[in-house]
Amino acid sequence: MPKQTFFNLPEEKRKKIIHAAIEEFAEYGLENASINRIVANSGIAKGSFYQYFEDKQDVFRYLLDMLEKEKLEYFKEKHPPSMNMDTFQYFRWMIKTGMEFNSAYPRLVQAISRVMLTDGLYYGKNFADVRERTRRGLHEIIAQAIARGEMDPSVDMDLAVMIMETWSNAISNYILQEGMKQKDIMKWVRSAKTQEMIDKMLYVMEYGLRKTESEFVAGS
Amino acid sequence: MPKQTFFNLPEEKRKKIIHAAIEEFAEYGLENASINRIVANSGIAKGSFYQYFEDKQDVFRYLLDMLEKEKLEYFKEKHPPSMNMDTFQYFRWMIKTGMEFNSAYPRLVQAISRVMLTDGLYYGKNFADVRERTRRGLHEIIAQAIARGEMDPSVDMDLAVMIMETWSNAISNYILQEGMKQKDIMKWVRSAKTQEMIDKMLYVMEYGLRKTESEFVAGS
DNA sequence: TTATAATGTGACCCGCTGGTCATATGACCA
DNA sequence: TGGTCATATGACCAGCGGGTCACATTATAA
Repeated sequence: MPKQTFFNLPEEKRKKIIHAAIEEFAEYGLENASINRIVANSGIAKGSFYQYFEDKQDVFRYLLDMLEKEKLEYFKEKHPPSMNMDTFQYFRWMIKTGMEFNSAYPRLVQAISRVMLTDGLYYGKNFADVRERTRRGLHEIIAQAIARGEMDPSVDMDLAVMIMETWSNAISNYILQEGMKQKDIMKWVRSAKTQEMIDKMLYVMEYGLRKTESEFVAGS
Repeated sequence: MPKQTFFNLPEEKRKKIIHAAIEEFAEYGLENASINRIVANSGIAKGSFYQYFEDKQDVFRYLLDMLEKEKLEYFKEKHPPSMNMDTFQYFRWMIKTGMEFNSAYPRLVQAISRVMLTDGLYYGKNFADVRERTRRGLHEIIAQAIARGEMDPSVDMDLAVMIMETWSNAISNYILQEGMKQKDIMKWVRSAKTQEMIDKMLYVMEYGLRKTESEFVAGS
């Protein structure tokens, strides 16, 4: 956690630092991010950096928590869709809302996911808690789908979680990578064409998962 | 490409260098790999390294080409399965054979895929050719599946390629990560349980892709 | 043997890293 | 005014990075 001095800072200065950090992590990942560059780009002295943070990880952790909080808030603001949704419809809504969120904070999301998907894989047991939390969320969704009879009860839970996680990441990556090429990323995400693309990807996953175990066996 | 001096080296020495490089890349990726460590671990002088290679990328490129060649050979050695296979069965065979290959050269594969999936995403337009080649292979497989009437002709080609690529990578990652925890990775990959796991993952993909476009629309 | 070419070597250079610390600044209070 | 305390600063340090180069060693040929 950043030190108190950081929170005592005038908002403008704080934002400038955060902005520089986001840009740095998005561009270089955690391992290769340079504190020297961050301080240069945020116009503070190196010594000051260490008055605000413990080290690189400390800043990153702060951004990570920030993202999690803001995302949660964003989801709460959007009225959750009708209560009697099919679980897969719900998941689709989640993904799409997530993508909208991502397009609102593209650089931050890019910075975080870059680290979580790459450096994180090898260096970061430190951030395992966040990943574990999303996995638990998915687990719940699947349990619900089974309870509602929308998914085969004999389906392998961990496998289903992995599949959903893989697809979330794949779609998120795709959107981020393609989206950054666009002029107006938010508009692009909301466009019919992009939404259709997302739908198609999710349908492939959905029909795969819906398939009952009996059909699994028959299919081989 | 490595310089001629490298190929003039006695095999033992060459192997030692390659081994050290593989270990280094597997552990640190391309960006953070240290030439100093490589030379230290292979027992050669730093100056010698630059007599053999241009730089880090040069070594990596060599490993990459090596992997591609050996994999191709491996696939040729295994008798290709019966000619009248369903395309999805063929794909499944490819994945499984690929996993067997991976378990034979786990560190090399780990080194390569680590770089291709992470560093490569941001730094490496240099290795785009390899990725493009596998994509073309997948494209061919899909075209064949459509020609045989096993896949809906109106399916989005690029999407299907992306799905297959994503799954190849996901499975490969999963196998590598889990496999490295095992005593005998090759035995583990060949075990019924692991094979069943792979099957299940692929079935999810398969049934998603088999789904005809008409059903796509009906499903929404 | 000697001359020539190929290969091997590690000290050295410079740039950048994360991190420290003595000092300077300036707000607040007596 | 003078004292105190939080904050700001950037020169400085040791370590490691990639890359070079003058020199040492070895192989080849005459």
